[in-house]
Amino acid sequence: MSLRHALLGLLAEEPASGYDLTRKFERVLQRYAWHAKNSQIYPELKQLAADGLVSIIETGPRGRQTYAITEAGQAELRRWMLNPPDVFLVRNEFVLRLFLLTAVEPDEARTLLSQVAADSAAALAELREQVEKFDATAAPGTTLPISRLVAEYGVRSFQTLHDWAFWAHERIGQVGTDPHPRVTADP
Amino acid sequence: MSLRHALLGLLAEEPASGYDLTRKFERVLQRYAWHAKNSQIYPELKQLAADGLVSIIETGPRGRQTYAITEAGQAELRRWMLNPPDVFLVRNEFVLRLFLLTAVEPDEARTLLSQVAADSAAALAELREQVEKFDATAAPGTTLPISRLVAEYGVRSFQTLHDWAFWAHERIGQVGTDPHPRVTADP
DNA sequence: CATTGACATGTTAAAATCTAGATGTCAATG
DNA sequence: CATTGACATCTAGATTTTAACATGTCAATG
Repeated sequence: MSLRHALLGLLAEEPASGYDLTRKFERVLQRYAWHAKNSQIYPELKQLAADGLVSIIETGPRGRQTYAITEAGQAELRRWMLNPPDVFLVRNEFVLRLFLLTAVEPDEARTLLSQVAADSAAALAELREQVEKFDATAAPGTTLPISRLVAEYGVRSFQTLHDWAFWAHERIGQVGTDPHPRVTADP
Repeated sequence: MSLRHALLGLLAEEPASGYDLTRKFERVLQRYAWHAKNSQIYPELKQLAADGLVSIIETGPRGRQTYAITEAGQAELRRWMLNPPDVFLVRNEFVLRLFLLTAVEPDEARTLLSQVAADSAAALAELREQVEKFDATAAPGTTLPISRLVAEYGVRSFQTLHDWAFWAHERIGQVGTDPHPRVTADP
């Protein structure tokens, strides 16, 4: 049950309402790390509050309830972070589809790979834009915040995916379809 | 419910028993693409059989039941493969922990990153060994099978993870701990 | 001032998944 | 020939997750 710790982790950064957290999941976490719907988030917040790991620190308009992590919550989050499992079990439908690519005709596989190359290029461009915006405003020579390090991992991952899709596309079947233009790394 | 399609995909490659499928999940799928326990696999196989997407083609010793995909199953698998979702939702506890790295002290984060670098180096070495063994036996100049393409994705992903962990480790806090030796790409 | 859309929190029933077993077969080993 | 370990299937109960709704508030817009 990683959802608890995902919520604790987000609340450790700053207090937030169920609505805020739902939007964070939708905007960033869900594409890279974890996904959860509001129908799961709200009950889990209540449970966390019942367990004393978070508490409501403010109630605002429209019934808004702002949660903050408690000291017990901090301790639990730390405990979890410092005790990773031996093997991480993965559920990634994208990679699953890669593994099952033999189930379609080579031509179709080529089409799918071409789509992967295009999608990853788009994701890469978007992430890179965010990163560059950040780097422009950040003071030079300063230590990078962890969020910037994580973003770097995203950029590198998408670049790898893109390169691979391009490479695999060229190797999979016959010629004919023209691939999407390849995106290269920044200088 | 991707489990159905994971099973269909594996059975499309070759007939197998629930036991065979469970082992395939344990040995390869679970680390990269999807994980499922036998307590989920056996009922799902029954359901697939009830739906006419697979059928028992052989019963062997120790009650072994070998399943094969049916034509209806092939059609369903193809339909699924050719209709990917707009966005892939991800559940990856490893990446989640990366996102939450701010929750621990810089020194602890460095230790964790160091561990990531070591683990990814090990995984990379293992995968590379398999790939090299395959490449040595494969006829040169032949078209690569899709499984080789997927393995290549694995190799590149782990190399990226390793490089990043090394890079992030150097940037995260102060000096002191000596990192694991860095693994570089093959020539 | 009516409408719209973002804000905001929930519930319920069904489906998927996990934990933790139970049960039995067969081949190889000492 | 007793033991061990891999082979092999299966279930029950609890937990997690999803899909699909249900309800209401407030700010901005025309």
